[in-house]
Amino acid sequence: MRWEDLDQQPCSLARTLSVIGDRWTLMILRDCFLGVRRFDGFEQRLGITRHLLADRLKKLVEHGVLQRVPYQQRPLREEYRLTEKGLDLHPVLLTLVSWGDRHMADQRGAPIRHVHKTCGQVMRPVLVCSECAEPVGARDIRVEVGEGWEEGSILPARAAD
Amino acid sequence: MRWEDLDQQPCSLARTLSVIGDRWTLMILRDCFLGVRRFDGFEQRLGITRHLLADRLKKLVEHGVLQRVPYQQRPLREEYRLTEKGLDLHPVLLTLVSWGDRHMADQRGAPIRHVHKTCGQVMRPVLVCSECAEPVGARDIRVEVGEGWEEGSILPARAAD
DNA sequence: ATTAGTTAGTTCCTTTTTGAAACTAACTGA
DNA sequence: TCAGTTAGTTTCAAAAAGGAACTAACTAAT
Repeated sequence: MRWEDLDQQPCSLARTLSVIGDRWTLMILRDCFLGVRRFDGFEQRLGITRHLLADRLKKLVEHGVLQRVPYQQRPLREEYRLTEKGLDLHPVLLTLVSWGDRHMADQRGAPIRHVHKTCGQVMRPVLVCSECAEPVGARDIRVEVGEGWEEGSILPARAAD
Repeated sequence: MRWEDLDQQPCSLARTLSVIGDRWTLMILRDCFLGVRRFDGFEQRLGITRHLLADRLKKLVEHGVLQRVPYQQRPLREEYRLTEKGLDLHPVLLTLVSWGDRHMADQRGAPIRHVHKTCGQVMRPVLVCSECAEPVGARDIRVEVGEGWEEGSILPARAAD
């Protein structure tokens, strides 16, 4: 099965990955959140080839995660900025980084700290339930079929656990 | 730059992606969280080639995200189970799915619902600050250099914002 | 005792995607 | 006019993915 087919599945993970499920794409987005906006900004910081960078930026624009905004005329130059859809990826990046801080850091600890501007503290992200505000762990959640599910499609594997 | 070099960077995102920054890997992990444990379980549900599946499972075991547990002798058969390190990836999957539900769902809505066993409600994940418990958005966070940062390395792009 | 079925892979070969480096276009500023 | 900047595209070899068949080590049925 190819990726073009997989993102047709009624699965929000597959659909999300069809947009950002690529290492370079996520590294580009990391830099977007750090304020990088220009083609050669990304190139220099990431060491990605221009070829792939152009391709990934194009796809992110096509998917509405980034938008091109002119910052000068003559010659026309455009920079890449996160859209609202793109800004909504922040929790994804934050949880990925948080996992890396916990499980992949060397003895020196996390390379980067996140400071919550509102309370001024160094924070890590905690996932809570939108309804009861309690922290949720892997074992606290049961999966159910929703409206967008298609009869005969693959998910989920077990009815309950 | 190649991936082998990139994951040497003092960046928790790059390090995390060196383990799970692959579409198939994340789809495999989705199935792990849904209770799939055996080679051909993954194969049938994902439509991945056996070749890649074997490779990705091996890497996940090497990185300690999955472990092989024998479920029968003669012939020896082993299944793949999430370790604690693997279970800690649940927030990552949950935020990815949540973004897909919001931005990639078709008119019918989300294919899958998550029920919080503790409170019994259909929930979506909300990311809050570990210190003050307030929800955090992309614009509420400032990045600072931490202990594991290396002088001369690339991140972060801007001192403050 | 064969024969078919199960499970978990590996091998082989073709197609696609990357990576590295050079080249292009449309300017500016000295 | 000549070097520099910015944002790409082109070219081509090398690596990775996709597809299908093959292997190994059994069990269960005929």
